[in-house]
Amino acid sequence: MAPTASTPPPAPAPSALSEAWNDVLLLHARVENALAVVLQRRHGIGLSEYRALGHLATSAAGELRMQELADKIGLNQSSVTRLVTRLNTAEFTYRDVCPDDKRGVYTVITESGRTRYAEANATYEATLRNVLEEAGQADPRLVPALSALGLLDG
Amino acid sequence: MAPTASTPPPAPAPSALSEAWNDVLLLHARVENALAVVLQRRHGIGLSEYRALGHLATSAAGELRMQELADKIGLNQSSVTRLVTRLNTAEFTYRDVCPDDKRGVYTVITESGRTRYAEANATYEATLRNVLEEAGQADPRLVPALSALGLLDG
DNA sequence: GAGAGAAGCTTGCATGTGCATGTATGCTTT
DNA sequence: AAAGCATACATGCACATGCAAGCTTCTCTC
Repeated sequence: MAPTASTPPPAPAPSALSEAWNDVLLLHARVENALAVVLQRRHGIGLSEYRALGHLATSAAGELRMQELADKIGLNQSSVTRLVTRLNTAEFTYRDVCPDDKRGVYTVITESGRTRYAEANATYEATLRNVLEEAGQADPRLVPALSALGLLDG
Repeated sequence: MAPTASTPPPAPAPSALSEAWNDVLLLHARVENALAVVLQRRHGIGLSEYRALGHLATSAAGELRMQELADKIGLNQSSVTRLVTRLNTAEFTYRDVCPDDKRGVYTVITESGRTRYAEANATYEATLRNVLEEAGQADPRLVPALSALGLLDG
């Protein structure tokens, strides 16, 4: 019989799928938080700023259109507009109109932006490596998946 | 020689580690967005609400303390306070003080909360399965990792 | 070539989140 | 038992993000 009428039985445990995704979520949250903290403290930029600079710096001409950035970062187009506004204010980028399509806007990275990215990049890579390493040690179940993704030092 | 003096050379390509993590980020963004959209449209609740209800519904007594919820969901403690406020407003939960520690606050799930969770759970599981399946097909590189995590249909 | 609709970006608004702080309760030391 | 510190949660504030609407420019059809 049920233990007590006052407490309904707990719902059945979530599926293995849900639990596995939950693990991904917790890993994601931990890693992203660690990266955000260290980038902000040591280089004064946020994660989205860092990633935008990264895509710009490694693109052929040092410039990308709004929608391209949005796709690469996984953000909304409107969010990218504000993000680029912040980067412009910090003099890491500037806007340039597309010559052949006047609706388009190129965001171009400046020398200052390249420098800041290069500095932050070292911190980012090191932190990412460390946090993933720690995560693998804290929860060995993650190791095979992390390896499969190429996320553990090889 | 350099193509043109006006465009500095692009930064070296990011490390394999960074690129791998970027893939995780894009996967995360796509899946979470899909889940959020479908939960909101079909059940009128957000992702965090759904997850909080899930942890509450499957806990032994249908109740958890603030910090416990925060840990399980991966949110800030203050964020959980607002989250629970929303759940209370919707009558999915109510607050109950901890008898032995009057600082503590239990969030208790109601019958209504259990019902809503059960409904949403079916949608959530199905969507998660589909989106991951699609992701694996769109980018076969992910398949080994998804399998290692137990994220692909058995 | 003129009008209709699509594409690309920006802006107004609402919201969820984090950080820092405030408040109440518990614990420990003397 | 009083004081001082720690713990647990709530609140003020700032901000990044998404959605919907608006504006400009391009494109296609007639």
